[in-house]
Amino acid sequence: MTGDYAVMRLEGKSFHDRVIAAIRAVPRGKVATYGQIAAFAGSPRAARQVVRVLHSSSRKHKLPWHRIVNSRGRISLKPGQGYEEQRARLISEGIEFSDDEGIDLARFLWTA
DNA sequence: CTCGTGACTCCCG
DNA sequence: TCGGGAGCCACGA
Repeated sequence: MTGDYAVMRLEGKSFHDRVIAAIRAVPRGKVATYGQIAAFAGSPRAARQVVRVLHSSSRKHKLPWHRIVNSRGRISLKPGQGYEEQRARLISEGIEFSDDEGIDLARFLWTA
């Protein structure tokens, strides 16, 4: 594709597809919140559905699932359930964590 | 059609 | 600061 992550036409596509597109649009070194992805997909309050999409398609679509964090800039996964891996992946992309505040959204939150 | 299921979020106390 | 509770919504069974 000529573009990069681009001009996806969300019309006619399902919520599921839009979520996929939104997640793929998050660049390296940036993170997005579940609510943000949901909003981008057309349903501001469907953050929980984003989780479902992640579960069902993250691997299949090779999505940067690790760039999705909760609204407070923290990893929602529990230790031993993926928390470690997600944190490692984010750090490798240059995202910084502070022990008590998690990720500084003011600096790393993705903004379309 | 009804129900269960969440890697969520917001609001209170 | 932290925890509990209720709201919310797409989707498969």
